[in-house]
Amino acid sequence: MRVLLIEDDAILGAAVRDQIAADGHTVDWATRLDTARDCVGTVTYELILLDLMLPDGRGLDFLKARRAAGDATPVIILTARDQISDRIAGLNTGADDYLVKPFDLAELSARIGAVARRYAGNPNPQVEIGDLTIDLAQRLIQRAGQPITLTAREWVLFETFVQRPRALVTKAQMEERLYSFDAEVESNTIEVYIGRIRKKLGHDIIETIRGMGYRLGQPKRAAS
Amino acid sequence: MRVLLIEDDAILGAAVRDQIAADGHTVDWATRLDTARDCVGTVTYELILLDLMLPDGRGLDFLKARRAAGDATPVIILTARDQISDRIAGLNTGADDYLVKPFDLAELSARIGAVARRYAGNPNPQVEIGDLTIDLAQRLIQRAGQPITLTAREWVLFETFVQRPRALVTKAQMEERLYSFDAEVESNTIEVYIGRIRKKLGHDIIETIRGMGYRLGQPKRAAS
DNA sequence: GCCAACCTGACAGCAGACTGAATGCCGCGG
DNA sequence: CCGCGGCATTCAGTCTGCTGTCAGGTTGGC
Repeated sequence: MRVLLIEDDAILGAAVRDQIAADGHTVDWATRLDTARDCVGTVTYELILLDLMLPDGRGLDFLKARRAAGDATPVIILTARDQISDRIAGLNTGADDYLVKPFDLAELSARIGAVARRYAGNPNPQVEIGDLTIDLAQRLIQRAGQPITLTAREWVLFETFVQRPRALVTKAQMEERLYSFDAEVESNTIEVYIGRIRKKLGHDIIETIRGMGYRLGQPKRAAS
Repeated sequence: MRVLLIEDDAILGAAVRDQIAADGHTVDWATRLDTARDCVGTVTYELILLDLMLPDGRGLDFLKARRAAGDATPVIILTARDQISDRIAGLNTGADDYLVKPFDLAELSARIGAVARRYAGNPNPQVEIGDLTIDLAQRLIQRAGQPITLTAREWVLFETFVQRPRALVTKAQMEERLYSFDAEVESNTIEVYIGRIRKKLGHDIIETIRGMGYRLGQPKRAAS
């Protein structure tokens, strides 16, 4: 699941981001409303976590604008205990849930899971690619019921493909996800990992687009 | 679901009782331990909400007595923020969850829902993993009829695996279940517990996924 | 055929995981 | 009151296997 976290507190934000990531979701973290606006303009999120007090405006205004624009993305509000009135206003404005700071990360996970389930329908969103079943939340890959284990790095790479099924992923994008921005890798690390993933999941799973990057292979449907 | 609320504060107790009732559960409300003892003696509850400071004794003693008597009814402890040590003791004694006062009623609902879900379905949900039989409600593990006992923390950890078979569980998730989210553990406690559980239940029971976390091992059944 | 891009097998180094033992804490029984 | 035993936690030492790198082979475009 792709989550947008709008929170200006560095400590709390990092904790929340890590927790969501640990739950198997992808997190974009904005500390300002204008950054957040850029995010929702370019990417479609399945959940937004919204702090109400931000350096460049009120979170409620952001929420109101989104709802006015017809965006129904689920929103969970993160609010301090002394902002009860804001909380009520948030629910009136169209928030789906709220968490009172300081909240427990386990509680956050539970709420996110609840929202995800409510809007996804099925309790565990599973992606099917070819003969593979992928559960991003549980970090589980199965072929015919048999689980396949990827290492940490292999998983990070493979996840980027699953999250953008038909998109082309360049080596630069992959390096960025594997390492922090400044880290430079001057070898064929990516190619090696692609090779390892292919060996585990099947050679057709990732398609090479020469000179550009890679892409998820097309699920070859069995002739019906 | 039938819930026993043990809480001596009139305001809080009434609020909690109303909230639980509004969620569709049946509530009995005791303000003293001896009243509570009468209740559990005559009625079987599926959940107990337990305040730790009561006019005629300590809630922990009540909990301890119940557990010693073989009662495995789920217990959620209601504790003030300055009673963290009690919280730890509660886990040692066999509580299932905590709520720190002042808590949000919505949060209470969520926790109750979580407990309800955990023990939902059949009254005695038994899980089989390999040659082990696990009874989550009774906290009982058997191998070939022989019971295996886990300590409090070992059980909490193992339970997180059983509740989500096949799912990958990160160390962060486990630390969060063992301790509260703000408590920091900077050692290899988790690894030690994993080791102990393996020694008791078998080495294949938990699989290590390096750099990511752990996962329940596969029950290796002969291919049919 | 030539070159660039990509694939693959092998391997050393090291971060992360495992283990046994020591320490401290708490409850219990003498 | 003191000693005992079990559990939680920490630490140091060892070990495992993931990671990143390279060399050499293969593929595809022109």
